[in-house]
Amino acid sequence: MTPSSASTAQASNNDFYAAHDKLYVATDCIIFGFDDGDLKLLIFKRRVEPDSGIWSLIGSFVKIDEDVDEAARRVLKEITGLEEIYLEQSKTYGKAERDPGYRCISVAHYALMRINDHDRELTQSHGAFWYTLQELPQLALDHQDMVRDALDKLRRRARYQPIGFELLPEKFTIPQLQKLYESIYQRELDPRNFRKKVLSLKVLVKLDEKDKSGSKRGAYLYRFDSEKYQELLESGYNFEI
Amino acid sequence: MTPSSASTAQASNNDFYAAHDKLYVATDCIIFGFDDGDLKLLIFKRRVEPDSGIWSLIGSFVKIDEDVDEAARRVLKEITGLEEIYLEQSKTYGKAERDPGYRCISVAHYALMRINDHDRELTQSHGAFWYTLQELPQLALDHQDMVRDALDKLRRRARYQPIGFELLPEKFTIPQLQKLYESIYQRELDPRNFRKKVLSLKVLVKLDEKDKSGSKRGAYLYRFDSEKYQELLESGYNFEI
DNA sequence: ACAAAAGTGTTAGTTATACACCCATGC
DNA sequence: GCATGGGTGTATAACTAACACTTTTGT
Repeated sequence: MTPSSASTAQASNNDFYAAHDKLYVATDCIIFGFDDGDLKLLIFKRRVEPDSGIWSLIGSFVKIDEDVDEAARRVLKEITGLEEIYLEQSKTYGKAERDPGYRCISVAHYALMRINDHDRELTQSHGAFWYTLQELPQLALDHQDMVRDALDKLRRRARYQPIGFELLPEKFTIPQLQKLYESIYQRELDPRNFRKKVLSLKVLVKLDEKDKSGSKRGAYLYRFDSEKYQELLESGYNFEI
Repeated sequence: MTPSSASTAQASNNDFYAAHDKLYVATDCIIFGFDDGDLKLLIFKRRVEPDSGIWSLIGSFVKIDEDVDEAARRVLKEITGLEEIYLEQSKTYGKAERDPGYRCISVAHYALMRINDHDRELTQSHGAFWYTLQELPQLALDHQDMVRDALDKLRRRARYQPIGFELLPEKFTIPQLQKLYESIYQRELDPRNFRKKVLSLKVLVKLDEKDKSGSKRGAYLYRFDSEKYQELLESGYNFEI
């Protein structure tokens, strides 16, 4: 915080804090996954009022002694069993009336995960399911806005930082990578130009292995070389897709 | 919020809220201005503990019935007397230990203003002063991080949205606009290429007036045509500098 | 043999960069 | 008349976008 409002600056320090309001602070997670050629969101059926029974994002209150991003990681672990998930703060939703139950602000975070990695039974036991953006049902409260804003941020960021790889398995083919970007940006890309571009970035390592799940002929697998990426960054390189 | 943590979802609704913690929520403003060819920040000397006497950003606690961005606008009005200021949310700072005085999270906002517009006496009566980024003293708490992050966001946004004009007077010259971008990006730009680029965007209107403050010859004044900009946006145009 | 996806190169258009001189004016 | 900043054009390089056919293999 910054207890520095000019109008209260003269108050003694104890009064200064005591004279102010405390609010509930929550975090909600927009969890993106990629599977079957589609970008998906993990959502679940809300079990508390208001909007009980409505689909919603996964969230939790922030505890008094807990970092806000720690709260988001706690939620992610509870629902997916995973600890090492890519997590970014998205935006804070602070309208006084946003939650009719109580005054509560929410710091939204978006997470990127490999769908196969996580414990499907765990998510299902929480009533959580993966939905494509197209199939997404109406969501509780202002969660629709949260999804829209997070998607917007994901799109911007994916263009300049190699975060797409967080959504793919360690080993992936160029056509899979292309499908990922197509589903993030919801438009088709030219396979020749796409391949040329990503390979020109010099951060993909071609493996001696093929993935035959997508075609009879099979496609070569690649992996993202994060050491190489770090090196290049230090010598003033710009990732851009 | 989203009271949807799986572990607490079974509790009755009253218990559900009551069992959680409330926190102080503040907002801090990174106020950018442009004057004398330099990008500046409005900061002031803190008058409460912790860090009393240290330079800091301007902030305030969010009231229980107040939108978070409303709190930021309230602070801006108190300190500058202005109501119509460009304001964007920057980022939320939620480390448990960020303020040694009390558990408090802060939703930082950045504001862009025309320095001449505002009441200089009002800001001075609050002990607030404009500093260039180079001259900036050490700031209280995590305000240094807030400045760095806000500047980062400003840089990204200024490239793709015409927000630079919020920092200039209504009428400005091309060399002034160039100096603004140079001070945002901290690098020199070629005057011929710069002029070509901004004029090609088709959103500047040349006026029949010259500004002679910068040179004997004087430079033509322009204004930003926001109607034209809106029109162009709707026909799929991309502003980019 | 054929269907289905993987893989490959070239060209044209657009955009970015680099660069040097004349202009108008106040002193 | 000279110092100061304002204003203009061109050539090259880099990048983007459009586009069609051959390869491999399972059935």
